[in-house]
Amino acid sequence: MKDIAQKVGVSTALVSYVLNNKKEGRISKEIAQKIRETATELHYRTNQIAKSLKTNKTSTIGLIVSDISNPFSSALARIIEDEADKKEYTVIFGSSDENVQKSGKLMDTLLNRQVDGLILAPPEGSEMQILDIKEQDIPFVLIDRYFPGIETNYVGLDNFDGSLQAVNHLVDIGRKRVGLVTYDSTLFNLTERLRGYQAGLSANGIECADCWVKKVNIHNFREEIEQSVQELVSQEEPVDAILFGTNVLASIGLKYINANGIKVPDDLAIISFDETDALDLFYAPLTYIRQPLREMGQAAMKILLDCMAGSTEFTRIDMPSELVIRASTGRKLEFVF
Amino acid sequence: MKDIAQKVGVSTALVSYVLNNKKEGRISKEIAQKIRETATELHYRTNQIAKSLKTNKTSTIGLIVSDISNPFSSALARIIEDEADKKEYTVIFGSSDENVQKSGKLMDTLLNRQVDGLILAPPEGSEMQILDIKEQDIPFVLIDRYFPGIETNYVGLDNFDGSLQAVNHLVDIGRKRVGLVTYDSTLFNLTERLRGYQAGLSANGIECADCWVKKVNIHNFREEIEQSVQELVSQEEPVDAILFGTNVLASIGLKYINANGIKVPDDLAIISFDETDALDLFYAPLTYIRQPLREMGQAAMKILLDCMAGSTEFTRIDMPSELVIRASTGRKLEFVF
DNA sequence: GCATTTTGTTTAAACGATTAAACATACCTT
DNA sequence: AAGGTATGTTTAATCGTTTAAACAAAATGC
Repeated sequence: MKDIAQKVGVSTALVSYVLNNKKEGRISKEIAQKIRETATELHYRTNQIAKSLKTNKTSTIGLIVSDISNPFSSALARIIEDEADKKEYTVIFGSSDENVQKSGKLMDTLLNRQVDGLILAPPEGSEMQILDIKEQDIPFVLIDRYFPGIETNYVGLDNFDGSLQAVNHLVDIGRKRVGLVTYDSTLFNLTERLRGYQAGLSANGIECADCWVKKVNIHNFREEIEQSVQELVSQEEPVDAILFGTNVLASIGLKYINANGIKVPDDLAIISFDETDALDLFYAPLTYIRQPLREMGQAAMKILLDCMAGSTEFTRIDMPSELVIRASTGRKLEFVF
Repeated sequence: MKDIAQKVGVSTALVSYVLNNKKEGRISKEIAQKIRETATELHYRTNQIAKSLKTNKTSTIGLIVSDISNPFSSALARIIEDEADKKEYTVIFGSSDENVQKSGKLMDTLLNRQVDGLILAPPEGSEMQILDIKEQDIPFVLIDRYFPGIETNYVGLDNFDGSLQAVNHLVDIGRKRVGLVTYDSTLFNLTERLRGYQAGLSANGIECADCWVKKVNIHNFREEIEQSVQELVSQEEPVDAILFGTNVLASIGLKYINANGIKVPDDLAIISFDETDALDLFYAPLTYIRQPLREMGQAAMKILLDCMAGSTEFTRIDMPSELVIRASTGRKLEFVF
């Protein structure tokens, strides 16, 4: 700006006013024109850092997901990127790997960078961190994850109902012994899925056997899923259906099922939460509980914008689950392009 | 910092020195201790924006991929995130959607934010933008994409050899009519894949028929892939193998193949570039040309760091392709957990 | 005991923008 | 012509850090 001012022969203040279209009508056309010309001529580029320092606004939001390479996270990231872009925000992201320390460090990094707001999928056990930023009045929205007892902005799925619908459907098609493969976690979205599963069984007069529920370690799931599925199908009275708690669990579980020649849906009906290409390419495309990701991302961004604008209300949204029925629970093969 | 200084009764300069561990040995232990205590007590958080302004370094790198929700991009993003984190860099990202304007706007945004360097997968037709930042001496590395004629840092795959290996393998298993489904694009990585495919055929004494090569529009591929595959298998002399140029093309193509009861590998052998969960769950897990993503991300980051440190050499790396042979080209079903 | 060095701390300018307030000038009024 | 208003531009402080240079006091050397 100094260079432009010098070249045109005016003060930097005037350059700033022109380039930001402020004080319109009070600046002489010719000078404004000249300033703009000189700016392009000199390849002037706003120093957003300096601007941010002065205005106390970075137009940046921070996004923390569990792992950006997971299709659920990356699909969400893409939607948030688009929504942010519409409002001229840029996104800084980080993956927490479901690790409290890492998530804390990431939050610090992002906040040091003065992000205007945060969208978080916090890991199990990060209540303190959430309370911390809440106390500091930092605008943020939780997504997918929620901590009962801490009032915050939140956008997620009606997970209870999702499981309920899934179990009802399985019972409808004649399954009586429904297994669940989920993470061993107290995360709200997961406990709700478990609760919905149990409620679904009991609503149908089925007593849920303990041995039907398999909880795998969230940091070691690859190894444990195979074993879980194996146990479910080979125990004394094997299950005739499995509900997978997430698409990642399902993907890995299906590889085992594939490899061992288990017939879907004849031997075993399958339902999974989330959707992803992988579940479409299975020979019996999976019935799944759809999360309306676009709506969730849009809602999260809208709430965050309100919050950054000073709103102090907390908004909590549980999006409706939708069960998309396909071949893995008996519908004939059918593909949609 | 002002608050800390005031509370401890020293100047802000001293606070800065202590908090940055500068001038070690010249600062009295007691005061240093007190400053640190007060800092935590007041929940002091470095204003990275102010620091960046002063030091002219943001410790931030920009990443532009075509679409963060595509598994190739998000896997790469994750690796780059990890590598960046090791060096205390934060990543700002954006998706270009293979669109030159969007990519240009993104580059501007990131550069205004004073990123220290860029990792780019530039879209077709963005030569000017690349020349621009090259002239401005902005540290950057191209990844996956390359523009012959513009000397830059680059990390990618030996795409030519990848296709070559694929075709050789297909010929080995007795296929003589190999189709290619790729994007209609002049992007270097894609033209190399085409060139390798042609070279492979001619090396095996097969004359490549024009009607074996299908190029789909990069912005409208969903619609065009189905038609392409359909044409390939239903023309007068149908192909007996298809090589897909990317995992996205393969995923969509496979849905069509699945839906139409085409038997893989008996009717049609399939090979795809890239790897992703989706290609594992197909009933005949796909033979694929593996890109060493981790090595690529690490190399890109290393080159970028050198470049940001002032190196003016250009490094170009073509990583070796590895053909991973599985059921879609005849190997018996076999799963690895 | 005086000069010199070492130690510990402060001063003040700078980074590149924004913006309220002050300052000129020109233009209306009556 | 005097006062007021409108127009166009500059002055200067500020955002929260960093850091060279200056400074003061204590320790050391001879």
